Amino acid sequence: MRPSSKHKREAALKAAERQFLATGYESVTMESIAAESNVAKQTLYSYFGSKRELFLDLVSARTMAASARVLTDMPQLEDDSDPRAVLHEVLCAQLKTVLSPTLLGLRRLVIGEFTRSPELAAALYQHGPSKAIAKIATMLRRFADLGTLRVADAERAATQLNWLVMGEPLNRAMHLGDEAAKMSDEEIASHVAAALDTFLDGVRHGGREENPGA
Amino acid sequence: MRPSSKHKREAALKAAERQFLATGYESVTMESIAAESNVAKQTLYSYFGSKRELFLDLVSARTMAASARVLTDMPQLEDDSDPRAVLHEVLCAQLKTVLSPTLLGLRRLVIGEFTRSPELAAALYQHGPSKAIAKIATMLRRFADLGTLRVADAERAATQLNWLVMGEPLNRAMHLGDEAAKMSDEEIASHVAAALDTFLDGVRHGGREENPGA
DNA sequence: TCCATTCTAGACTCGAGAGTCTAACTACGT
DNA sequence: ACGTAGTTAGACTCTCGAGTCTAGAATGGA
Repeated sequence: MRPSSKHKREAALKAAERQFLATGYESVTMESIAAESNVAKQTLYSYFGSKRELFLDLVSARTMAASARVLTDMPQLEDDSDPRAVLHEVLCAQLKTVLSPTLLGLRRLVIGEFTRSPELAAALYQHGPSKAIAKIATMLRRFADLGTLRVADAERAATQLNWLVMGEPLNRAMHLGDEAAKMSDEEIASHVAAALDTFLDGVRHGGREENPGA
Repeated sequence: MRPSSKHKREAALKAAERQFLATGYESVTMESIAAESNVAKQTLYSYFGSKRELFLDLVSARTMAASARVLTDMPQLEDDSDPRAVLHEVLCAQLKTVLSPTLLGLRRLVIGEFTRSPELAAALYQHGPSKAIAKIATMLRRFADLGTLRVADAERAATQLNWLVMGEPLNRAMHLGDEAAKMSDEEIASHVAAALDTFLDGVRHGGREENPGA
């Protein structure tokens, strides 16, 4: 029964994902995963060996998948590219990814399991924030080379910009729930725009706020 | 035995705190709390009723305590107060508080328990980030009134500044552990200084980076 | 068709931990 | 000193879930 095995395995992982993300590691039982996925408990054990291994497999897989979504396509920067416009587009996409229920659940999960499996949290950090920041840093370096921006330390600036954008929505989501943190495309766009106003111009000179001439 | 009861209760809470923060809700047992605190299991039940109640009591108490540490003493702002200096001092203090192992553990705990007790996470959010941001917002409004800074939306600006400062260290701590996130007073000071450089001047004009004249 | 592999239901063992009970002990107020 | 309320050790019950076992059913390849 080779062909069906693939499907079984998928079904098991899908059910496990839903349950782990929804209610955390401890409250999920192998019985409930078996029930939801229509895979016999015994088969789960033959696939994954133990509950812990199933969990680790799953989280690693999802972490990698999330990583892939962020890293895709670095936009090519021309000499006349507008830093604001380019950064805006990239940051909106990243914020949208970060706020997906799957990633938010994954984050809560690995943070909650930190004492048991610190590797998981570290992996999510490497494949999430780290990569996102690296991507921004590369872009900032390009803009600095082109003379469009003045950036002495691209890594640091990218880190700042990243958290300027992600900090509030992400922590809001962690503490208040996915629903409370849901943002429409328009909200995301204006949130990112506000962050870029501050990042590019700061508040000492007023920047491009609601009241430009004040 | 009234007088000793207070001490017993304290001891129980102290042991419970240490264990919960170190290893999470599930892996702590009433037995282990009893053992560490030298309080009989039966006495724990007479004090708190159940493991869950003990946990909720504890987390609520610690959340309030943390809240108190942030809210203290709003510095009085004179007409000639330097925004950078004032903000620097306040933000350093806040960052230091946020990075204390107790608060980091508490954060992991309530995020991990989010699906079981969302009120806890919400409470920590209200008493932590929310209050810190409100305090900064008040200060920014004052500076705006004094004409020292141009801030159209103080709430938003305060939120941005908060996460510009806290975002990276906090998320680093969540994912890589207390040790990895430990910062000396000097590191905190220069981290905050860099954030203020960006916040006040932005990167379009270069700000006060390592290489001011570049 | 027949065989081997894989999957299945469900009964089972086993350990762990929450919460209870009992009977004795201790500290304190009077 | 005495009595009472609070405390204690530790045995006990109960529930629950991880992981195993068995005997049989489905499946696909030859």
